[in-house]
Amino acid sequence: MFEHFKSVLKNFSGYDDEQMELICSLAENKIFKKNDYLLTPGKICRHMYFVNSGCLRFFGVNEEGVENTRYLGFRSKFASNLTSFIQFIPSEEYIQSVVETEVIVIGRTDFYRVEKNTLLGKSIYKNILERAYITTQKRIYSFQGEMAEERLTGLILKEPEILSSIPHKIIASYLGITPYTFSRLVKNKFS
Amino acid sequence: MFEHFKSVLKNFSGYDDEQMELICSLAENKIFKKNDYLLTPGKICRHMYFVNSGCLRFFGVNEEGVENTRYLGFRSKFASNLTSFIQFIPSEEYIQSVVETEVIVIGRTDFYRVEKNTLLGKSIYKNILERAYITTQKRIYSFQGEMAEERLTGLILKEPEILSSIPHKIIASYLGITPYTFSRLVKNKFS
DNA sequence: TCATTGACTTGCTATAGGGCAAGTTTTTAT
DNA sequence: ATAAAAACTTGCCCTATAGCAAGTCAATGA
Repeated sequence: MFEHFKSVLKNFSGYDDEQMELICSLAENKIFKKNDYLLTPGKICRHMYFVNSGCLRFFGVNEEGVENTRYLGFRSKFASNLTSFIQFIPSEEYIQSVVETEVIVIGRTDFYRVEKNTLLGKSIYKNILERAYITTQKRIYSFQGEMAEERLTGLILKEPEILSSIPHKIIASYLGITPYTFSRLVKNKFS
Repeated sequence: MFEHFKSVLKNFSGYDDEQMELICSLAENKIFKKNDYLLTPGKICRHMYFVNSGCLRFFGVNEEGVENTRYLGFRSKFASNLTSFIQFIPSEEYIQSVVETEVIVIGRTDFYRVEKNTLLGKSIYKNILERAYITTQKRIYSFQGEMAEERLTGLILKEPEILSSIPHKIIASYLGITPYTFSRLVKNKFS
């Protein structure tokens, strides 16, 4: 259940057994089936997730009905709609399980109480924000400076199993290209 | 000197006069001429800046020598290469003043000491990370879901003076388009 | 102040990627 | 197991943007 979660927490600065147990007592293990919605637009994101297995997908839908995948959270990743979670405002995006996905969940109120009252909590929150920032920075670099092919190469490097583990149209959407272009890209360069 | 900086800090949670004075005692007021470098690749970013006036530009240069502008920091913005600053690793990018720019600077060691020891410091750091995240998130959305023209419209909305205050090739680079395309865009849609 | 350099424009052509349509294959639900 | 619905492919053509070249205009330094 919590083993993997705990083993990740042990690497945080300010780690402390007692504080970890407190966090785990507030957290919950949950399994989502493929395509379950964890969050929908208009709702405030009141949960922090930690992915044990599977994959969570964050996406928005624009006026034309096009889905834009913002983030893919695989094993060991923390995942939450931080904009909504932090500012306590309605989310503009969906969180959905791409495949059957096992997560550790902690509610927003509990999360911030732990953040306020424990060093480990502060450390976790700081780490989540830092990583979120660095991840999105890298993502901007790739959009700004790379062609679609390079972005895909980089993604495969980070998630070697991605081509066989999640639908291609989701990868395409994450890369900011159409499924048509994606299909051609894979055909020409990755098969 | 520090008036504007102080007035911004007053809005932070955990605000406290004494802690603010401590921070200001560690901070320094500095003016950079147009095109001065505040940071170059290979150096660790050891400063947190707060822009009083002018504009700081963050950019990287890729293998082909193309400059990619990552961030433009105008008045009231905190600015630092967070990836380098946080992880204490060499920067991959430049920070440069686009025009004459007045900043408040605080050194990394002092900054983290304040962050560790004062609530206001924690609050500032948390706020910087949160805003950095939200800013970059929005930037990804605009790259992923918008055409160049929409990105420019959005930027002008946020910085109405931008077209007349900084070189167009820098705006183009920030938007991820060539100066040619930028020139045509402005001609057709914004003049 | 003049010469030089950099900034901006614009015609032309090239290319990455978009998007429809119509297929094939795979998945899913009954 | 089978029908229906998704997912994926691919031919064709289209559009946004790239990028060169050659020009004009503006800023800057000796």
